[in-house]
Amino acid sequence: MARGRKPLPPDASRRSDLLRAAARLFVEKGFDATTTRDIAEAVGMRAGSPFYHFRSKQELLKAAMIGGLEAGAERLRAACADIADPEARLRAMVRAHLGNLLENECPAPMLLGETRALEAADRAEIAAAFDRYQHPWQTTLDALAASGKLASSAPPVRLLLFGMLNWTPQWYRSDGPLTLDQLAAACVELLLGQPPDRSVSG
Amino acid sequence: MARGRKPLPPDASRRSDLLRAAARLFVEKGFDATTTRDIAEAVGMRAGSPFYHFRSKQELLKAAMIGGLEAGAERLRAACADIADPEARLRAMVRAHLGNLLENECPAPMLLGETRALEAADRAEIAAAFDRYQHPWQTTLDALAASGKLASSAPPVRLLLFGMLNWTPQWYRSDGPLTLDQLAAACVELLLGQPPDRSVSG
DNA sequence: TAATTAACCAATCACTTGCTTGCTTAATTA
DNA sequence: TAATTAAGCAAGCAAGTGATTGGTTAATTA
Repeated sequence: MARGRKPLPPDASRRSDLLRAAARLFVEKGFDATTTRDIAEAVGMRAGSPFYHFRSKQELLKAAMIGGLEAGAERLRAACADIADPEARLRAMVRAHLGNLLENECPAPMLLGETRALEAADRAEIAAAFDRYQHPWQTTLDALAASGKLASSAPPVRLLLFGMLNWTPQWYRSDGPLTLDQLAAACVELLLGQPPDRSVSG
Repeated sequence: MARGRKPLPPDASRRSDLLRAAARLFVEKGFDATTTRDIAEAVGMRAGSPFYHFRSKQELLKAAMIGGLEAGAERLRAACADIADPEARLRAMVRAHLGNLLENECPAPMLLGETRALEAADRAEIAAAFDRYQHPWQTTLDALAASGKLASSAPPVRLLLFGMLNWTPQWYRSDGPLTLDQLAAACVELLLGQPPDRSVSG
């Protein structure tokens, strides 16, 4: 009952070390191709020790996904909290989401593809966390549609947008010709139509 | 030298049976989670027999990917070969690509994510096959940009479009409220701006 | 008919996997 | 100081893994 006074007793830091290492490896090599030995080695433990902190490999995946999604959702909220204009707001959200995907060491959204490694009950929890992540997007898209900047904000639009963004890790290289800000701008431009000062000729 | 007269000697049909089953299972459960025993069982063979037709599990994946990509590229060419108008052409290509992804029993593009299971040399071959698949897209996008219907056809545009489409298997259900034709239309509308008869009010 | 080959099976090998068990050490608490 | 607990290590198990081997069968060819 009266447990857990201290916010981060030294043990919890090792636990989150494991989570970070696992998330990184799962993204790099995939869930199945990552062994619990890999994860242990990545944090300087022996093969069996992670099982002191987590009951199973699946539990590690689940915790990494939910934790990463919540952290990402928090960054997303912070990035667009006080932006009223829907277009600027969308730009900020796209940029924040790309950041979550591409410049974070634990890109949780990329783990979504590994959900099939989990059981139905766990999948439901993941789905709930992902819904919380998606919610602010629909709000913003609705606002854009209402102001006429977007033709429609029906569900497929949000899903297509997510696809556009979530696929970027397949091809984007941070040492390439495109900064994340430029990429975010390109996305929004593609969605909303013309670039800043161009009018359709025809 | 003078081998292979007959187009499909009875043996080759078993080989392609294996390819089809492997592709389906790889997409369903992932490369690592699919055992060679699963594949053998799916075509009614015993555990060791697939290795008579393929040297390794990796070779099965590689052959399935390249074969699937070539077949998909062919369908793509057939779908848009004689369409001159760039917008109609894009719509046809999007529809064909969605077909390749969502209504084909061997959705090769979905296997692209499993490329990391292959060695560098094999990956290069896959990349070449994928380039052949991508080429007609860039041509069409350039035509759309030239006619002013698209703000830009720079490389990120093609990649973002592919993301939009390639992510659909994550959420699209063929028994859902959206037909593939409607989805294709929604994609094109999102890319090119207004729906058929709507003018921006503002 | 005899020789050859394609296609497959049965058995098994060498290895890896997730996970468990029993023990040790260091810190915390009484 | 004594008792307890958190944290981890060393070793290994049982189940599975991709792949190999040697043989069998039916069809094809000479």
